[in-house]
Amino acid sequence: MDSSYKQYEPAAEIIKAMAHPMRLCILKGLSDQESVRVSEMTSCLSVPQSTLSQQLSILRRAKLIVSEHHGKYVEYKLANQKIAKFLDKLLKEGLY
Amino acid sequence: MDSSYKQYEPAAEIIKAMAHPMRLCILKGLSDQESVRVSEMTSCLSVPQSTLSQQLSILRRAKLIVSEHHGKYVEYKLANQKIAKFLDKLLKEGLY
DNA sequence: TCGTCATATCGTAATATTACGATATGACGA
DNA sequence: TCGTCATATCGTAATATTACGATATGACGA
Repeated sequence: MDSSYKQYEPAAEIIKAMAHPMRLCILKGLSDQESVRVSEMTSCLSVPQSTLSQQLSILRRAKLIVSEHHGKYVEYKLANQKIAKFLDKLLKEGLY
Repeated sequence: MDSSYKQYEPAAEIIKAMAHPMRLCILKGLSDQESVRVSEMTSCLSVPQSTLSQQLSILRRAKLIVSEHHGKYVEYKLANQKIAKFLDKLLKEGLY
């Protein structure tokens, strides 16, 4: 146990960015599919576009996902494969 | 990408319970030490006792830790070893 | 150049989390 | 039985997050 828990701030920030069912769902989708358009996400996640966009921005800010602009579309993918593995551990294996 | 992200609620609850630097610190301590008394935690985490106790209750509610009563002391440990592994992945390897 | 489509950002109300002092509970030794 | 120590719970102010409509931006085809 450390004298200061402040050192765990960065890890907590990352975890916090994942700590929402919709954001986990987005991440899971990206771990299954390499790259997904925002418009595709909108259609299967039935939430207002602005809500989705806000969640994407939280994941972006945490550097869990990155965007690619293709004309008028934007595609997102996971920032790296460690994130996919981590997600798998959480979602498939579970923690209990 | 799933039509409903509600199915990720349970996983999100677990992640949310870990999403705080002090709680990560507590979990890390327990992954290094098998079992720790609340009084020990209080002394090295310089926060009010009630604050620590509240954080412990969040971790308990998420079933990440379990308590054992020994006379007037309470000891906590991780609910299982998967949690230690998961934590290691996050804290040692990192996600980037 | 315009209208439209895809996406991001702004503003904000509702709700949840955090932090912590005050109080409750329950075990122990005198 | 009492006082004390260890821990949990309560109450609550301050702050952060969530959800979403309204608005902005920027690419494209006509």
